[in-house]
Amino acid sequence: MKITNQRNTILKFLKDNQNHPSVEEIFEKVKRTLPRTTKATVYKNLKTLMIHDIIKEVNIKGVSRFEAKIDPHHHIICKNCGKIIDFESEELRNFALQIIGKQKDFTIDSAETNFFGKCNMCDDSK
Amino acid sequence: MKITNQRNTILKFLKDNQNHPSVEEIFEKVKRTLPRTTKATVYKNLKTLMIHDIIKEVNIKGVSRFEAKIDPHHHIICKNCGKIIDFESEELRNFALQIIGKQKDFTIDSAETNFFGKCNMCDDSK
DNA sequence: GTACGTGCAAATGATTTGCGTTAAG
DNA sequence: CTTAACGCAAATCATTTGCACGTAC
Repeated sequence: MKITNQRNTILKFLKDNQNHPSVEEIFEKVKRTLPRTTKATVYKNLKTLMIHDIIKEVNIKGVSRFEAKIDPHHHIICKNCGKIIDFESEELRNFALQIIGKQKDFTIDSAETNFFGKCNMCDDSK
Repeated sequence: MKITNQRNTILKFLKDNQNHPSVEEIFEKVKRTLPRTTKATVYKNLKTLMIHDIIKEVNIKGVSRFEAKIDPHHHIICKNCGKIIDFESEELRNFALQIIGKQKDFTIDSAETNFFGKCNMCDDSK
């Protein structure tokens, strides 16, 4: 895999942002430094980076969002606005894997928990 | 919300199938009994049923799939073919909610774990 | 120098919308 | 009767593709 400016910019952006940006947001960011960049290039790069297991896609409320692949972690998702933040807990992951144990139809190698609720911005009671 | 043949067929299909069918699969099923049905109708119904919290959408490898909303549960997903099966564990859910505790930026009300691996069909080592 | 990446435009595929007609309550 | 749902075609939106040209290595 070659290291190009476009590719580097995308990856750096994802590493600096725990925001799980959408394709649109990534595209806007890259264009700021490399104005001739097109969405097709962004899509191609995201795909390549995913194939090489460097980034990961998460789908929130029908929108594709991306994160630089760091240690396994969980997500807290706002059911209203789609905001998503990371939550680390190896303990939870181990508990999940232990509780599921051996499955006759599946060989399981990872577990991730999604927490759903409302962020403070969307929570009317606050 | 009116009860129509199309709507009923979709809902019954989802209740009878733990397969998490895609829009295409649901459409094919409905057409068998009600041949004039179009995809637009299927989409409209899926949206309506979701708004009324009767069904739920899950996105697997970029494909929208649907399930009749039953008790909260977890998913086991094949990273290769996208096959998905349900896994019940109130214990896991409670553990997750307990471990996350109070969050300053979020009011959390549910937790669901996704397990990833390979199903027997896709697992070469079997 | 060669293969991979980029930029562009066109193609595809999924989902939505508008609107006249039909059917549920 | 009245309003929501249906069926159809057209529109929109996200994502992919093909290809000529550029650039990393």
